[in-house]
Amino acid sequence: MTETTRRDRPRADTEREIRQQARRLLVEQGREAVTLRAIARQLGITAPALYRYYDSREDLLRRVIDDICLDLGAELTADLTRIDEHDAVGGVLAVCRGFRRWALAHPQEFTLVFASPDDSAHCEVDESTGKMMRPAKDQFGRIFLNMAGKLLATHKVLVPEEEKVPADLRADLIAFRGHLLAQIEHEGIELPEQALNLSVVYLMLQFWVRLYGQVALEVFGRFPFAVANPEPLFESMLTELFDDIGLADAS
Amino acid sequence: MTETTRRDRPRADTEREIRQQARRLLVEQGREAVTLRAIARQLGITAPALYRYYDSREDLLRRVIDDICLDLGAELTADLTRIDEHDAVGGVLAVCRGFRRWALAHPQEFTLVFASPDDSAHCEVDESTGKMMRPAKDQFGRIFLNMAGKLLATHKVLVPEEEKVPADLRADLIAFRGHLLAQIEHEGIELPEQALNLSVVYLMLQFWVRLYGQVALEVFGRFPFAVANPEPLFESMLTELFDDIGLADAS
DNA sequence: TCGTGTTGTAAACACCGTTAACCGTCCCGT
DNA sequence: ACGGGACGGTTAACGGTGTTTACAACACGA
Repeated sequence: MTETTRRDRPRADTEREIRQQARRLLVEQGREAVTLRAIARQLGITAPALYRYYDSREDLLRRVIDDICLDLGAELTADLTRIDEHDAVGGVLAVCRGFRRWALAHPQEFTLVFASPDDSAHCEVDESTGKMMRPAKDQFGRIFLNMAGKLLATHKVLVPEEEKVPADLRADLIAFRGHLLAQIEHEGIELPEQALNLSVVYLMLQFWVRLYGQVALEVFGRFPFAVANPEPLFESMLTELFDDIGLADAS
Repeated sequence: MTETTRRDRPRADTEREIRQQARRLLVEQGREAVTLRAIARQLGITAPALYRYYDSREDLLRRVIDDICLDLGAELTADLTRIDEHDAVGGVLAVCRGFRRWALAHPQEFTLVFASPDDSAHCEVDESTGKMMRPAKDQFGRIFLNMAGKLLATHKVLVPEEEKVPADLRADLIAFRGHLLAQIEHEGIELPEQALNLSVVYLMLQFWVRLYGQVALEVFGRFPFAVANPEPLFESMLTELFDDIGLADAS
């Protein structure tokens, strides 16, 4: 009976189980129910013991958020394995649909990650010694943008009028393009430099706005009227988005 | 010294002050800080006294949400007084910009009203005796749709291809159109029946998706990259939306 | 064997929502 | 004039919360 007590198992295992139970409570009973004592109860320990692993409830919640992001990323990646490697359009479609499916299936988690007041979340401030820095976060962004990059590498998209992008945004867009190019190259995807001109980057931004808006409205039930079956609405938006960039939705 | 104690003042005044202080806490310290005891402290009374006015904290929060909606409505209406009565385009623009300005200035309130998991919010179930029924809620929807209606009554919009609207949505759109027509007529606006065909209703839905998506992303800081100055992005979206329906943005 | 670090505990503090019992102060009907 | 509600407040209490403190058990290396 090697009955491994908690003391034996590596610390990381316990940390993981804590976050796991926290998430279970979040999903099943909402954010308010994620209580240190409730978590501890699930693990068969007492609340103060959790402070051996996390600085505070806030800290724990942040790590849970990171877990959620990783899970979302894993789910979308799994979806992509069912898509033909070279079907870039299908890949982007799968990512978009996967995002919606995930959000509807995990409203609490979606709210926590994608619809919580900016808790100064983007703390990537490192400074070589600064302990802050929580990446993950944009797992969805990474995967979505990767697929978009692959799509751009293999299809010629309908670039909108060159000078439609607002001048004040050029600096931001250029910086973002740099980020994108680095990441896409790091992923081993060939991308002709000019395929990612500012108009295209700008288009991707608008794509994200519509995708996010649609999904969030659906999760929160804030459409201006009761939509009996929101799926056609979503699909219609997708085909429209692809029409806009001159690609047929080979659904 | 007629020093009016709380007992004298009409009950409604106290109720209002309670919600007012609750909102102050919400704005200044976030949702979690909206505590019955904290509210009572501000009023110089004790927490259980609040139960004379509201059934529970949840109940109080719901009324606060209604207040927020009314305030948003009032603010937008005030914006509209500064617009020429007959400038429908300007009116819609003002409402959109006002919505964004309000959301950025009141992130906590925006989150509570527009980005909280569907707490079975749309309880308009009346049934002639049922006590449920909390209107307000869609103050923004009402004003926005009114302006849109006025715009449709005075301008000929570029109707997209008739049959682009997904078939499964027709029933919902028809019902919504009925709702819109009734409300617009109730507002005393003449609207030629066919000016509000299904394509137009569908367009308004997409308009809302993009407006909401953009504003929510900005409030939550969830754009895929750091946007130094989001305002041009918003304005660009607005002009694009108006371009799409064939109206010049007479900004 | 003797620290020493790790991981748990119990006790306590301050705060929370909510309920119960109580207590004046008005006002209204008899 | 007097009794009795309704009203609007109080205090006390229950069980819950995050968090800190002090303490106990165990593991392990010097």
